[in-house]
Amino acid sequence: MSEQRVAGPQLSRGEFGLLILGLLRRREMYGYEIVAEMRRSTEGAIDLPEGTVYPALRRLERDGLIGGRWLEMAGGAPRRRYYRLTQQGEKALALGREDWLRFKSAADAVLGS
Amino acid sequence: MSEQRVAGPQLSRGEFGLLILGLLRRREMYGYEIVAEMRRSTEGAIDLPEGTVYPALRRLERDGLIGGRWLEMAGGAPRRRYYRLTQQGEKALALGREDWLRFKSAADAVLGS
DNA sequence: CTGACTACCTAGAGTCTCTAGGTAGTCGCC
DNA sequence: GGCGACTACCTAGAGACTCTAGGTAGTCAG
Repeated sequence: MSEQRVAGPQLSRGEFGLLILGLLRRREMYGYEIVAEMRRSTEGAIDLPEGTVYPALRRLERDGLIGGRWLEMAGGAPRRRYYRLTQQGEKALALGREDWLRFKSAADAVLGS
Repeated sequence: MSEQRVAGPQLSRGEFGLLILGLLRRREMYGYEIVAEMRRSTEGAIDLPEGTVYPALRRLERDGLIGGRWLEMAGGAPRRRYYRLTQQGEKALALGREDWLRFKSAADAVLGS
């Protein structure tokens, strides 16, 4: 059983997948909400288009890091697919955070910030 | 005259290009040296393969952010191509650092670190 | 009935990273 | 003499991700 990471060891790709896991760590959310919440909680610094988020959610679900379920909304409002972290997702988030901390200080060292 | 960034506004791609600019901010360096110096100054946290670095150097040079020159070495040692920041490269580095700082606190907020 | 909003989705283009090589020379060692 | 290790450069191609630019379908306000 190998460690399951969201991004490569360098954290260069699939970075946003990790951020999505980070948002989901507190509560179940649906795609459209994730877009808005990412923008809100980063004060606009990270503003992912839907075309980035929906495919990322599918990858995360395919890889077993999140699980989704459909919820029909009352009043004819569009249905939502709510996602939550799986156990594997929580592990991946923990590993991803370690990677992030390592990468962060490495990049700070190189950039001199 | 538009701002020239190394990565997109989200800093997800071309991230390593920015780090290369960061290394070059102090002195001229050649590709093979950049690989070693990146590993050294990040204590192994960022260890880019040559197949990543050489194409990145070509892109940076193509985009006018760095300039290269060949230096023949004495004693039949392999010649080196030394790169240094251009003025545009310095601007791009400054912008990239701002992006990095913004991204860093945004990601920290989302990851709760 | 038009625009704005919620909520989902996809195809395809463009990029970037990495693997897995290759070239060519020097040097130390057995 | 031959072998491996090292310096230094390079590329092709696979794979992965992000984003643009749409599309569907419904509600609601004016």
